[in-house]
This record gives sequence, structure tokens and C-alpha cells, in this order.
Amino acid sequence: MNFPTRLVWDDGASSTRPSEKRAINEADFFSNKKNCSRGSSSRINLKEEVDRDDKRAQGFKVNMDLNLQITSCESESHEDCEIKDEQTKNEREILFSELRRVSAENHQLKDLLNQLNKNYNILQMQVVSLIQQQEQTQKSQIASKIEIINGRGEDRNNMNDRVVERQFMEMGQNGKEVKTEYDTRTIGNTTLNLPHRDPSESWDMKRLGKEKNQVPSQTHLHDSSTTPKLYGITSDIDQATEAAIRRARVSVRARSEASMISDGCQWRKYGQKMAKGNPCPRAYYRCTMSASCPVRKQVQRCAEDRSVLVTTYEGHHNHPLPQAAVAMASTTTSAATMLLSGSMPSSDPNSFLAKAAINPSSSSTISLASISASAPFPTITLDLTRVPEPRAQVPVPALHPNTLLQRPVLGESKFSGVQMSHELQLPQQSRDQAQKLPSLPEASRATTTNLAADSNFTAAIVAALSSFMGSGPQKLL
DNA sequence: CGTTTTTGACCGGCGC
DNA sequence: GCGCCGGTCAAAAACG
Repeated sequence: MNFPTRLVWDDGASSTRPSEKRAINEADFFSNKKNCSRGSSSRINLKEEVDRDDKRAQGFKVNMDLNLQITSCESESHEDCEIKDEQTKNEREILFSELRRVSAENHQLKDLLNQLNKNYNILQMQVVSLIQQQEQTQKSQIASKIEIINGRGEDRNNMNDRVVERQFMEMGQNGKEVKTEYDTRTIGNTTLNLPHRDPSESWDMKRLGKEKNQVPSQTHLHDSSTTPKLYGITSDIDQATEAAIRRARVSVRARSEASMISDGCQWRKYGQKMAKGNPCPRAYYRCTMSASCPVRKQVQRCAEDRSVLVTTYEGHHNHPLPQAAVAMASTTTSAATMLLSGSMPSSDPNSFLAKAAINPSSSSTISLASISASAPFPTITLDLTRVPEPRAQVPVPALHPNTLLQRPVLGESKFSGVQMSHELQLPQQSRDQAQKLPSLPEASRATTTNLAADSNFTAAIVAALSSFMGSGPQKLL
């Protein structure tokens, strides 16, 4: 870089000494004759040079700044700005496209989810309708068999026994509901001791707006003098069975300070009454998890022991149950099934007793379940108030442990005993099984139904229940 | 404002 | 037929 060999400027401070000024102000930067030998003057020159450099640098800097400003605004504006704008545009477009892509993906996922939900609902409906069709078909077949039997004029009782036996075997094989057995008996044994209550009276029937005359009367069922028509009889069976199943009650006695034990379902109170012989009011609840769910329960404190809460369940749920409700539902359903399959034809507790005793595996006992023959409705009572004593392991028949042995839901914190007894009394074998098996996806009613269909199940559940509750000495009733 | 609870009225079965 | 009783309904109140 070539600097001017001479730089002349006017320093106002030294203007009073023009002669010096010139001497000072003029310098030959490229002269080899530096004033190195002159000490003071050399210091001055050095300082001057520094000052000059500063001033020159300032001037240069100013120029540079100006230039930069000018260039940035003028010389580079069209090119750089365009480039920068273009870059920004590109980035923006990329971002927008990415956003669009993510939005589209999100939309697709939403659609997929909706579709899955739809499919799930459709499948669920199909399953329900299939089950209903299956039941209808089975009942029709049974009715046909009965018709044939009646036509042949065979000894009705013998044939009824055969049909019952056969049906019972079939149930064990293909997992039909135990109530089918009851159906057969209903047809065969015309003196079936059904509760004397018109099914049309039921809440769900009323709610569905069914007329009373659409529902066959009990007397029609009891009429053995006529051979019922197929559809008529299946309809009757439907109604009667449903009514009977629904009317079968499972009563659970448990100690609880709460007004109602938590069983995983949602309930709505629809009434309260003072019942005779008990100063504590009885509350009536219905299941609100499904609009048409017929399940109801009554809650009342025991007159003798106010700390005992008696919860009576009636009917079975017609909707999927939450995990927390499965255990109680399974237990009550099993107990009701047991009750119906064992005692229904005669309402005789002995038949249930006999049935439970048939299977060696059930010889372990029930000390906590009892059946009331005097009650207006067939009722099985599970007494969970007795403090179970530890006892030897009881072999439990091969039923899915998770179904019966779900996490206990009876209690909340105030509920005493059951949870502990559940875990403590559970045979190691079952605990091991329960741990190995994957948790059942919403152990559904179907599972319960299938389990209940096993002819050994009634006995099995007796053992399981007794084991489950840690029952003491063998006793029934 | 929608849902749940309360509570008196109502209904049907049953015994007398 | 009457009264009792268990169960349910439904309007009003309470609740969240």
C-alpha cells in the first residue's frame, strides 16, 4: 500500500509557531535519514507518527465506514439482498412444506384412529349380535329336541334328564352358557320354581317401553299340557331365562365404613327405602355404564352389625367392564351361575351342595357362600366379613387365574380384610400362574361366560372362591 | 346447565 | 278387598 510521502495538516494548537509547525508538520517517511540520533525530536516524531496514524486511521475508518454503509446500501443491495431474500424464501418454503407434511400426517393418523375406532365399534357390535344369534340358535335347537321328544311320547322326565345331561356335556365342550342348561330344564321341568314375579315388571323392560302383554306369563311357561310352538317357546325361554338370570342375586357381605363399596362400576342411586326389620335404609342403585344395562344393586347395612355392608347384585352387565370391575363382576356372575346351574330347578340348596361335592376339587369347601332358599329370589351370599384363617394350600382347578383373581376391587381403603385375604390366601400355584399369564385384556363377559360353561366350573369356582377368600373349615351354608 | 341424589307417590305381589 | 311390603318412578332439590 502506498502512503503519501508527505502529509500536511493544520494543527490549530501549534499555529502560533509557524516555523516549528512546518518543521514538525513535514516529514519524509521514506527518507533513510531518520532522526534517530535526536532523542527528544525522535520521541516527538514517534508520537506524531502515532497521532498521524491514529488520525489517518480515523479518517480511513470513517471512510471505510462510509464506504461500508454505502456499499451495503448501494453496491451490494441488489445482489445480496436478493440472495438473502431467496434463501429466506427457500427456508420458509421448506418449513411450510414440512408443516404441510406433518399436518397431512397428523390428519392421516387422525383418520386412521377414527377408522380404528369405527372398526372396533363395528366388531364389538358384531360380536354381541353373534353371541345373541348363537344363543338363539342353541335355544331353537333345544326347543326342537324337546318338541321331538314330546312328539314321541317318551317318558318326559327321563328324556329331560337326558337332554339336561347332554346339554351339560355340550356345554363343557363348546363353552355354552350354563343358563342353557337351565333353559332345557325350564322346558322339561314345567314345575320350575321360578320367582313369582312377572318379568315385564322389570325396570329394563319398562324402560324399553315393552308392553306387558308382549311378555309371556309364568303360567304359560308352567303349562305342560300344550306343546309350545318353537318361536313361542324360545321367546318364552328368552324372557324367562333372562328374568331368572336377572333375578338371581348375589349378596356380598363385607365390612366397610363407606356407604358403598367400590366395585369398579358406575352406579346411580334411584331409590331408598326403609326395609322391614332393619333400621338402616336400603339404597337402590342401577348400573350407568351402559344405557340399557340391567344390573342393579341394593346396599344396606346389616341390622345386627352396622359395620357390615350388604351389597346385593342382580343381573349381569351387557357392556364391557373396566378392568377394576372385572373381578367383582366375575365373582358375582360365577356365583349367580353356580346358583342357577345348581339350585335353580328346585331351588333346593342341597342340589347345589351335591353338585359342589361331586367334584373332588371342590371338596375344599365353601365356608363363605350360602344360598337362601327362603328368599323371594334365588340368592347366594358371599360372606367376606369373617376373618379368614391361614390354611393349607388348596389345589385350584385349571381356570384362568386372572379372571377370578384380578386385583381386588371391593374395597377402597375402608374395606377391611378382603384384599389382604385375597393375596395371602391365594395358593402359590395360582399366584404363579397369575404372574406368568399376561393380563387379560378386559377379561370380558364372554370369558366369564365361557368359564361358566365348563361343567366343572361350578365346582371349580367353589374351590377358587373358597381359596380366594381363604375360607376356613369345610362348610356350606 | 347437565348430572346425581332425594323423597314422596305409585304399582304389583302377597297374605289375611 | 285391604293393608303391608319391596321395588321403581319421577319431580324437585342438590351438586359440580
